[in-house]
Amino acid sequence: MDNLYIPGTIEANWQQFWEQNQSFRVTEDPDKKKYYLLEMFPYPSGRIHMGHVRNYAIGDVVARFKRMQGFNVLHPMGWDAFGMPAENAAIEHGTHPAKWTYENIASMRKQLARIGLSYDWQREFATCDAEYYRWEQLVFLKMFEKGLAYKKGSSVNWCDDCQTVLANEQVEDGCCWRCHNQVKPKQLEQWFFKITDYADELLECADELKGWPERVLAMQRNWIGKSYGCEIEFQVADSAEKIKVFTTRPDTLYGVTFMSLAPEHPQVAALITDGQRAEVESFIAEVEMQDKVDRSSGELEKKGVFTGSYCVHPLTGRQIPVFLANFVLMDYGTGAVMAVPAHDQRDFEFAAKYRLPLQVVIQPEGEVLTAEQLTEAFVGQGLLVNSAQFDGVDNESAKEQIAAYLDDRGEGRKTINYRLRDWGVSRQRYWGTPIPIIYCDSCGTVPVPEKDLPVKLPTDVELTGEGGSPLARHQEFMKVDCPICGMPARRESDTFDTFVESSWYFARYACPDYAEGPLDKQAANYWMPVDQYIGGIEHAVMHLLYARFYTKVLRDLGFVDVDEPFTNLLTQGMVCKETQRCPQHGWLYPEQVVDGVCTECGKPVQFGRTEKMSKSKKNVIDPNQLIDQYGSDTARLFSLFAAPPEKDLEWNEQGVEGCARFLGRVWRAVTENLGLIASADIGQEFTGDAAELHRKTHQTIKKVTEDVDGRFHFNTAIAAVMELVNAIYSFKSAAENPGALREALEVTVRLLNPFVPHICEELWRQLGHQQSVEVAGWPAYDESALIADEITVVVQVNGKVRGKLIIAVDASKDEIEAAALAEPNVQRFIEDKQVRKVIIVPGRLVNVVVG
RNA sequence: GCGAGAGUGGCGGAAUUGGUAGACGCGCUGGUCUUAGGAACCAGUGUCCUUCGGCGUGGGGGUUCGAGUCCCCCCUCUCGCACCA
Repeated sequence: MDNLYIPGTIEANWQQFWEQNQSFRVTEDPDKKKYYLLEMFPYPSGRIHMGHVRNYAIGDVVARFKRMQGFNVLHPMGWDAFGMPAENAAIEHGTHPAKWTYENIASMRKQLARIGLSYDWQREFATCDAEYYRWEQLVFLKMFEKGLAYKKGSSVNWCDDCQTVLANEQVEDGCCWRCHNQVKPKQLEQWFFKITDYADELLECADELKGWPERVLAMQRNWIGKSYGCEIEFQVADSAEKIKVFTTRPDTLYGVTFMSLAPEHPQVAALITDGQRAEVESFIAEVEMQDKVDRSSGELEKKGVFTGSYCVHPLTGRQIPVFLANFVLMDYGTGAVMAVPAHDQRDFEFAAKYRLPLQVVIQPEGEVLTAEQLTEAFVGQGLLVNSAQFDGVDNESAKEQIAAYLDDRGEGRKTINYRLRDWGVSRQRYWGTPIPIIYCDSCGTVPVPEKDLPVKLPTDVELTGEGGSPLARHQEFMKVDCPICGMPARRESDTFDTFVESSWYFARYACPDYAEGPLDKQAANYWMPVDQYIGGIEHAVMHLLYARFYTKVLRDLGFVDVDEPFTNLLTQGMVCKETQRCPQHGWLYPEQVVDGVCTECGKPVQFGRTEKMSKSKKNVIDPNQLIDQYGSDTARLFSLFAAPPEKDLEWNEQGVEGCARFLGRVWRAVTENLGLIASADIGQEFTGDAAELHRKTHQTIKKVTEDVDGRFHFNTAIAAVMELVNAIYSFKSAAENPGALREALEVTVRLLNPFVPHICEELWRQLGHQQSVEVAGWPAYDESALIADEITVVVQVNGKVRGKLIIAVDASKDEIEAAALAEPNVQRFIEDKQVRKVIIVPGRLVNVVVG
């Protein structure tokens, strides 16, 4: 009993072995089938949390499994290294963002190594490496050339105190998150990527992404928000102005009784009449003060103001009043809406408030609707009324007919509208990729020549969090000669949104050291697309949509030949834990609770809901402590066994112990039988319980292979191996049949290797093998070994189980039926009743129908 | 409101095409071995009834020899989007 399972030593030894042998290094090999497996790369915050452990454990199972199956597996790791936390740390602690980031990377790399993940570390890079972002700058220049990157004025969240733009996430209740000053909208020149050019392709390709979860695709479709409709022009009365509206309901055109414009609409100034000026201006000021979030909440009371102007209905010639309304959004459609209060709930509410008339133009078949009887807008299908020559037409056909009619008259046309906006990539931040643009007073906006790339981030900056962008205040960085005329000019001081870096890192892993361009086309085409991408659902829209867009851009610029970056996507659930709260001391860490009472004050603890692990709720498990206590194999096993990957995982200490116990069982099953199986030969005929174990072994190979391969049913795969181990423990004739035992043990080790690689490498060597268990490969099952001589067949009477038969596997239907009817308990239920039918499902059951 | 998904023992979760509901694990109960064990091993564990058996997958209907699984209606929960014209 001197061969104890001590995870710490074993795991350290094998991690060292893998590192020394560069076991997971890969190169392009045209003769081998490639498999590219990628987990979303981490932000180097400095600490690994359980979410990382789960994410990477899931990925590592697939990587090791595919490798054992003989694939050439690319499994890289790197760092999403630009971003705000590094800058905040610099502001708070005076550490330079680069130092902070690279130190965090070093520490996290060590933490990851303890989990035993099979990465090709040769390909590691951080997005803040100049050798990475220089190629991003190059791609930007190409995009600029093609008009895919452009600059325009746009409204942003601005804090006067901090002199900076804030991301939407940094605005709390309409105030700056740092100084609590009220945030104002501000017009700023910003760089944009023309993602809208790709809206249709992004939408169409989404239908082809069979390997993506439906809900992610649904979220992306929703985000792109394609809607078919009609653009209609309304002439302003007594003016040269025309107001353009977008509507999905041209069928309701005859029901228009007023117009609603967004308060920011550019034509507003021209529409205000002198009598209304004071009222309108105070309304606009009021709306401006309102938080953007509030304004689009739907809860907000609908408010508006009459501009004093009227416009002319294009078909009836009636004059209709033009209003400004707080619920009309400038950044959707044209920022102007034709209001049909009888058939749109928002317009209905607005009309009720300002006593505007309703005109019914659609009626459900066989009913008569009047404006007076409506208590809400009628939004259903029906036939047109009060619509001139279109009366009686069903409203769906009327959409087409009225659009065509408008088109003929030159007053409107069918059009398609998207919710998707171009991607604003400018950030007034230091810790990001500098945008390679130079502004010259005589030459204008000049791209940095390719030979001058990279535009490096200066390292000697002072970060105070105040006074605007640190780059803008850095004289040496800003001063530059115009590449065209040579006169003094200045650099763009904004940096890219960090989502730009994460939009192509996966392709760069194919050729991380390539020095001639962003991508070595041959390598990129060999590895891309990513066969399996794994990450959190929180990236369903932003990152995953940007990455799809950017890949198409890279394709159109000739850098790679793929249309889509990720063939299959797995969105893993969160790691959750019960929260614990002391009435006196608030949230408590697990170690602050003993026997259900607070260790501080002895008061009973209130147990809260299970929630995502977070520092603020103190319901966290530190992966390092967990690995110290149980080893990383146990940590991996539990995070894979306790729930399917897509579901949230509830952390539970007893479950972890169960997993540790199982690994102990596996360890002993192998080490305690080494003498017995030392000279055993696997390839022999088995009888009795040896045949049963042999069958169970092969059934388990089949089950685990099917569960892991593409289905990610790791929990049931592990359960199947547990059953096999249970069968090994129940195996009685090991002394007479050591071959069956040896086979079962070796298969157990090989099947478990992707999940718990350290213990498996160790046991594989103890079983007498000279090479890594990965070299041994994934076991194949013998089809003929799956079949038993005798099988159990359930006998039902009228669908209820009444007995079981053990019968030869090749028994004929007649034999099965005769045996079923002869079964004593079955006979009891048949008794005097008449047998009407006997249904036989081969290999499964017999149902005797009596009545 | 729209979209996606879920509801199964005390708990986490099984059940590829309709075919033994509750695999596997946790917990619990009893036992073996131990000076001892929160170790290891063995047995039991949906529920009701003493047995035969009845009842059981959110609720109600339906299809079927047979429904957790398919169809219709309803309830609850989670997530995403949301005044999108």
